[in-house]
Amino acid sequence: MDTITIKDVARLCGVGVSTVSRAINNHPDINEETKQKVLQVIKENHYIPNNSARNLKRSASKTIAVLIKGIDNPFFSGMIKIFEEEIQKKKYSFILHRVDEGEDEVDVAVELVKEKKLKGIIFLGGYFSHSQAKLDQLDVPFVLSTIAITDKMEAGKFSSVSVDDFAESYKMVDYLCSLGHKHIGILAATPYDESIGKLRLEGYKKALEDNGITPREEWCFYSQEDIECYTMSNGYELMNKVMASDTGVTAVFAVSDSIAIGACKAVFDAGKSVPEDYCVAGFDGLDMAHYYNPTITTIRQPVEEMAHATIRILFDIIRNKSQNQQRIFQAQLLEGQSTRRI
Amino acid sequence: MDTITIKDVARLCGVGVSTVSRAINNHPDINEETKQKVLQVIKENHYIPNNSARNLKRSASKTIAVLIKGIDNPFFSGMIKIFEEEIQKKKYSFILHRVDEGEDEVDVAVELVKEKKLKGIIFLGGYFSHSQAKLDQLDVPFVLSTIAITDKMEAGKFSSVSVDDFAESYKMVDYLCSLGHKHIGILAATPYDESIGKLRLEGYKKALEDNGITPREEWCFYSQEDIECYTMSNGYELMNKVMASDTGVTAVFAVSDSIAIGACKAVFDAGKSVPEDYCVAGFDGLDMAHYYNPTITTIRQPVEEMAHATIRILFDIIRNKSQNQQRIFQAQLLEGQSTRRI
DNA sequence: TTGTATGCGTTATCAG
DNA sequence: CTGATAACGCATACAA
Repeated sequence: MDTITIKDVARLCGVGVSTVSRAINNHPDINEETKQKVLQVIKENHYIPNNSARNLKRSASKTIAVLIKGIDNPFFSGMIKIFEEEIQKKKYSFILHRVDEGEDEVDVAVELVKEKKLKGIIFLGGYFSHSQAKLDQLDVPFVLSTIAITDKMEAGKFSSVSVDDFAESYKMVDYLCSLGHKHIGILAATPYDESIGKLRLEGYKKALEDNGITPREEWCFYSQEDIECYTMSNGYELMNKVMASDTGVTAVFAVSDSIAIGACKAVFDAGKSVPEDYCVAGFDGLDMAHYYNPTITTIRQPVEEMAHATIRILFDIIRNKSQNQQRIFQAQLLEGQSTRRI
Repeated sequence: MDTITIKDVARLCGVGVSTVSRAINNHPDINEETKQKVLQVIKENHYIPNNSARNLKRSASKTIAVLIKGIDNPFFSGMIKIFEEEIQKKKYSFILHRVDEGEDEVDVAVELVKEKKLKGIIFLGGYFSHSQAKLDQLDVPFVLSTIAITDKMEAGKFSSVSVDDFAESYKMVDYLCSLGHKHIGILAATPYDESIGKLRLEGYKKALEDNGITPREEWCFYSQEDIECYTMSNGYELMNKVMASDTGVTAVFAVSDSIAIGACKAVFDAGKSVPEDYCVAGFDGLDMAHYYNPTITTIRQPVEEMAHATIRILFDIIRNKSQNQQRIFQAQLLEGQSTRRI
């Protein structure tokens, strides 16, 4: 009584299990009348097919999984919505699977492929640094979306959609220079970061150099290793260090909008103002940056386009219409009220 | 070659499948030596057990699922982290499952219970309005966490953790009254909301009445039905309507912090200021409210405590240590800079 | 300590 | 159109 199976339904209907199965799965070769009867019985008894059994038996399913590290990143929510829409539009189903900070995303993916007979995978966010051997375990198409890619990986062996973190950082810092700032700090990730944090830091340094400014280590305010880096509270702490220092920075480039917002708050709490006392720039283009007061000058990643491109590439590969491709998107510098000319 | 199964491993090792199974599942009755050998072969060949088959075979598993509606709600992220920690601490595993806006969470739950042989479920957020009959389909312990409960459901038949949305709203609006405001608007959910939106609206009205103010329909700024309600952009729109009206409101109570922030922004963009021209109060106690400029006066739900309580109740039921319980938490009014005495 | 055989709930392949 | 029946990959009772 507890758990009702397809056999029970069959018995209740006085038909064979295969007939029930046909009814469930909308097979054409079944009498409409018997089908309705079966469906009726199913409804009455709240029969629910066991997915494990289905997945086990099925050789393939039309489902795409999105694996995401750090599910609470507001940056992703817009993309996820688009993924969902697009995937549904293609008559595929969609699984969102969160991968823990400590987990290996590829392992999780391989497992999921087996369990759910996936058709494709989207890796969203985080860092990605896997050997080719590891990646080869994945025998389904996948694309890395908004993920920093290390040079460990061979181009052509995978697909990706991203912005050029180095170039976009450069763009922002170059802009700050163009506003007349000579002492520009950076609210950075940890010194050991090997991912976007590093790329954004390097873009910052290069932009300074190209503007005839020698980057100084004292301008680099790094996050501690033991805390979450891309948070408002971290931005708050870092900016307090900036203000406590005598580095004379007039502008700071925060490597994310959350950090930038925390930084602004620190300035206000110190009784100073943005952009008069300190200019603050962010990165990502979150809604929040736009609604903050002052609006945050930031680099807006074209999340919608990137999400669409991710899907397009994935399905192109699934349908064998194309090889792997790496798409780099152009981001946009949004001038907000948090920066000014000096 | 493509997909390697337990049989392949067995053959490769020259042992039986049950031995391999024992090695995988850490059974005691296996020779340490053979176990190591098997594990070795498994590693070399990247064998990964098929979860569908395992779930199908297993009669029970130690796993808890958290079903969440609207996964991008920043309000939840802190709770999820705690769920994860606590569940791991109990040696259970943890599945986070997003349920689509259109889906029926109970159906999803029932399906998941069968598929994964769940031990318990946490429903997080959203509205909850299911008949007892529906709930009876769920034969595992569950608790509704931060969910508005309708009176359709019989107390004692389920567990829940929440705040009293009515009372807390009342608290906030009463506070606004105490600051001397006589014309207080509300940025509300849709007029048809039957959930927290309604409760918060009612708390608002009651507080006005108790302060000798007759609620006016023109003070109620409702969200449109076709847009997401608890967003900054909605708050922005609603506040613009407030300012365009000649209702003379001096303070608005936004039914969420996101709405409140959008509202503040609208005020700024209109060249006015908060709290001088308009006072704005929120609800939820997001980090964001604290980092905003000005800080938002809000009702802070004790999310950490609530998350812990959720877990405790769930496990108490699982372990038969207690019956269903409904816990109502006290929230805290945080006075920010977005409100003032007039 | 180990291997064999059975069944978990489905779907797919066959004959009817 | 329908109904047996054989897999799917694994865990386990039972036999060895």
